[in-house]
Amino acid sequence: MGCSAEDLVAWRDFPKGLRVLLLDEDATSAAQTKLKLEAMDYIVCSYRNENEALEAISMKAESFHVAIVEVTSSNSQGSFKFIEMAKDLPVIAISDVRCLSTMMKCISLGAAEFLQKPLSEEKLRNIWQHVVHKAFNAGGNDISKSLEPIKDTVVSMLQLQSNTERETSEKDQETKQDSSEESDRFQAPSTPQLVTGGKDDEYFQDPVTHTKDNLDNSTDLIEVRKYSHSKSKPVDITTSSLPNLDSSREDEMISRHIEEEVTSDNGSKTDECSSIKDSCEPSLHMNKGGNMESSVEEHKKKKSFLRSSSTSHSNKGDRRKTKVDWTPDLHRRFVQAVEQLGIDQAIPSKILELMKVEGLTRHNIASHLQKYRMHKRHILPKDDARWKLHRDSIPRGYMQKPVVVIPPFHSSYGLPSSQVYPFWGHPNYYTPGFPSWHPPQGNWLWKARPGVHADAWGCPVVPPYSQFSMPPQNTTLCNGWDASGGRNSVSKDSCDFNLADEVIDEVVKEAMSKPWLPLPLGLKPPSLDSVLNELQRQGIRTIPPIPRS
DNA sequence: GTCGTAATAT
DNA sequence: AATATTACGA
Repeated sequence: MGCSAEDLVAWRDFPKGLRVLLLDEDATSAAQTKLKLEAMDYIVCSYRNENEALEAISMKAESFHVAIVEVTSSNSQGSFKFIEMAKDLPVIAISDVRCLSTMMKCISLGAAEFLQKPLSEEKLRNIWQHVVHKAFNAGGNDISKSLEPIKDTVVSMLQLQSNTERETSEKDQETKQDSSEESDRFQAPSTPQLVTGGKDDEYFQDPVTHTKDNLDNSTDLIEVRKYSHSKSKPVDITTSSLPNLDSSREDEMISRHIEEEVTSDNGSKTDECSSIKDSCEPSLHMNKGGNMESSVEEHKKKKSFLRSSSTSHSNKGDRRKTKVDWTPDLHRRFVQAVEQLGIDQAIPSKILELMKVEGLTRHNIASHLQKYRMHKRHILPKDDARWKLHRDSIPRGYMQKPVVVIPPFHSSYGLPSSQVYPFWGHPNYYTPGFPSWHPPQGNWLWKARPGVHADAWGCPVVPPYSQFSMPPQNTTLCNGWDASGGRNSVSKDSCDFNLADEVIDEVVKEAMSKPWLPLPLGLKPPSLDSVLNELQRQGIRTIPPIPRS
């Protein structure tokens, strides 16, 4: 039980999936904002002018929960117009402009908030509050359709919360003891950053991470979900509010502080440099502040790997069970690490290091790895043996050859390449933005997250038209698990490490020099991810359609 | 101690 | 359903 309460929650991952209308004339800044929003699993539709945007909300009012409008000196009229017209939606103005009267204008026209750029993650993350606010304070009018579910959700959550509290007090002590080991760990006050604070396994230091995009070692990375039983391990989820608590603790906020948060929070003084910057930086008027954001942006990426709904910071007392949300991004990192290490060295501890994701534990990885391997095994029975085979008998360093696969037969036999890589012909169908080592804009989240066609494992799903032409046993192709070897070239990605290197090279060479031929047995076409990854690595961001033959 | 696996718990 | 946890052998 306990699930009954959960069932009440209509929108379980709220505010994930929040639909955001973005109005921004400037393509670059729009793209930046969009990426940031999408990093939070918000769904973004962007428009370049107010008329399009207005049309959009009039046509399908229920498609949006909140609107974000970029206000610049040049387009302010349009922005104002939109703000004024879009009464049904909470509208948030964002701007580089630091001009009190502009702000006032926006607010007086009905904007819920005026956010100064650069936008920190927190600023954006919290926009849902306006949605909730609107949903509950629609000024007498009927709230718009899109906000109804929000209202329901909030109500459910509040209800759930109160249930939780009740149960908590009941079971409290009994369970405090049950996991003695655990309580030891979690109570350790000295673990400043990790949710689960175990020193034995967890990964703290990570000098690399810190040098690179540091700034935030203390922020939460892991999504903490409440298990039904976690109610019994209370430890002051609520009292734990820390001095420097940022307001991203959605769990609590939603359940407890809605009113206060909504009214007080706004940009929610993040501990981030952004707000400081904001206040220090003398007004650079009208300056689409693209670049300055990038550093901030940079260091934020990490944070969004693991959804951080709550539990920011140490949370000494927080013993709520943590569950890692293996988002496609996170999984991608995982896979990348695994492939980089190679089968033989892909062990939890090393993967953990490579992934450089704070808050992840070896256990998390081990668990995921277990699943990952099972998945692979299932899909590639022939590969099976390899995982077990002489893992230790192979000298470290041999590997290199990343995962590969020998499908029962080559899936693409006789098929034109456009069918092997269906998406190539349909660039619009699936357009992942990719992580890369030199992200063009410091951004690299999956653009298409919400719309990605993927199975539960993040496996890209082939578009229908190619599916019918491929035998169902061909699972290899839609296997996202081996995908995105990042740094590996396509060719490397596609060879079997069991074969002699020379043979491999030869075969690969052959295959590459004659792309029109079916791949030799033993080679599988590169995975979608690795191909896209590689393309992007080479600076190719958009994939031109392939002329069908 | 880690790692891999299976079973089991949440 | 997805993760975590646990137990056990290597």
